[in-house]
Amino acid sequence: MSFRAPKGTDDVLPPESRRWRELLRSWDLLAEQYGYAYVATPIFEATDLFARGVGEATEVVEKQMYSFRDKGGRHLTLRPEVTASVLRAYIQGGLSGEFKGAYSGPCFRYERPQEGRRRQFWQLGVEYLGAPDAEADLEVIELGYRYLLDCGLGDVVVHVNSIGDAPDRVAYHALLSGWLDERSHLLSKDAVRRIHTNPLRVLDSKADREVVADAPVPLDYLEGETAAHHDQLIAGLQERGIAHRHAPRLVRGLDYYNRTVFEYIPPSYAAAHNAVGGGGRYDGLSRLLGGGDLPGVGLALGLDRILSAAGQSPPARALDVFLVVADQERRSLAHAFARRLRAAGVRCDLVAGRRSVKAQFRAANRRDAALAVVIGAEWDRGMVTAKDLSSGDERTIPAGEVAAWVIGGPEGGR
RNA sequence: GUGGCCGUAGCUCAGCUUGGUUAGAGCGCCUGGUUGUGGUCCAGGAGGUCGGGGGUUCGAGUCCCCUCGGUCACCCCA
Repeated sequence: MSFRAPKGTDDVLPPESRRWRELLRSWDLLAEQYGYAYVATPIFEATDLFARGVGEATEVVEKQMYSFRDKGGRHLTLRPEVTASVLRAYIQGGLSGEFKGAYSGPCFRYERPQEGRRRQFWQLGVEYLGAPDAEADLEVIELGYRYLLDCGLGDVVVHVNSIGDAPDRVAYHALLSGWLDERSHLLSKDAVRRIHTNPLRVLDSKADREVVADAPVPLDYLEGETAAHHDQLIAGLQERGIAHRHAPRLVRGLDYYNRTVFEYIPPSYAAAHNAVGGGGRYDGLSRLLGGGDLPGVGLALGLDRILSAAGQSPPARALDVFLVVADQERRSLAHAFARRLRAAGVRCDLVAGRRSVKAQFRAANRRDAALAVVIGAEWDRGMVTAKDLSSGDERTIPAGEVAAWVIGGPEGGR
């Protein structure tokens, strides 16, 4: 074996690739229904964008970025997430006011791969910019929730929390740091290191779960308006029938969040990293990146995780028609017929080169075609023989009726 | 970055404990049985430097060391 895909990367091959495409398509559709416009940003950006946006002290920036210098000496990084890029694009493009953007594409993090954690992974996301209201948070959460339900994750629960605003946090951080300091002898090495750089992160560390179980929690220190925002959010979730749970120690690892943070947890997904998506509000990010004041909320979903949590749904047929060429002198005829069917919207294929009829039927079966259509002597009378590959039902019909049969079933041509 | 488990055919694995001549199975693939019929059945066939390197030995898939890869968990995130 000479070449393998790089560590932590996957090929998406049929038949799984069909489901993959379906999920991407329904994501595009759903985002459009909610009024989000498609956004594409570069897959690499200035390293500083992520260092500033995501946060210097985060795990992602500290040790998970694919960074390199290009031939011009620029410091670039394969995007580990896309929110910072969308903000950057908004600012750079001189956009103003409300903006709703949706994206999908690969992201990259250098980590030890395991179930649900790959070095290249596919994120679907939306960013709702310019909307400070809790209603925007709700819309974003609802959109992701709807999508996951559509994907077949019927039992997802949205874990929600509020980590407060910057002003609340100054006071709360001091309080939390102090509380943690007193117990530093009980904490893991990583936790101790974070007491002063990023104390919030300690709250959702698995290693320190027992110690931190009765630590002061951000929610108890919210100021009036921030608390109201959160109350409105919870009431809205209730009203919209979104299964949710309050998660007081949920904080998330990206520094730009404030107020609302959330994760989608499907209980059926047994992997260690059991969130299939998450997000939150990031009202301060725009300023951090050199833009004006601009509130925002967003979410990101892990396509690969959704796929493994949802399992494979019964796949639809891959092809409508597979042409079987009985007489080799009719090959070019068959190709012309294939072109006609395709133009009529029929998914149609045939083998390249001369193969026995038997081999062509085997191919039809393997390619998961619904119908095998034989091009042979009957073609001279304008007829073809069509065989339904699941029932074995076979009949000779006018060539012109094949497309109608595919679309309307055996009687569709009548 | 830390730790556990695993590397034999395209895939899933047996063989390794107790070293012995030509390395096996199932599935998949190709061909034929049916010179125009698949999916079932039968027959045949192709496909392996036993992950790589070194060592021990008369002899290594099997024992030892190193290395690379895979996987799971920690950590962290989608």
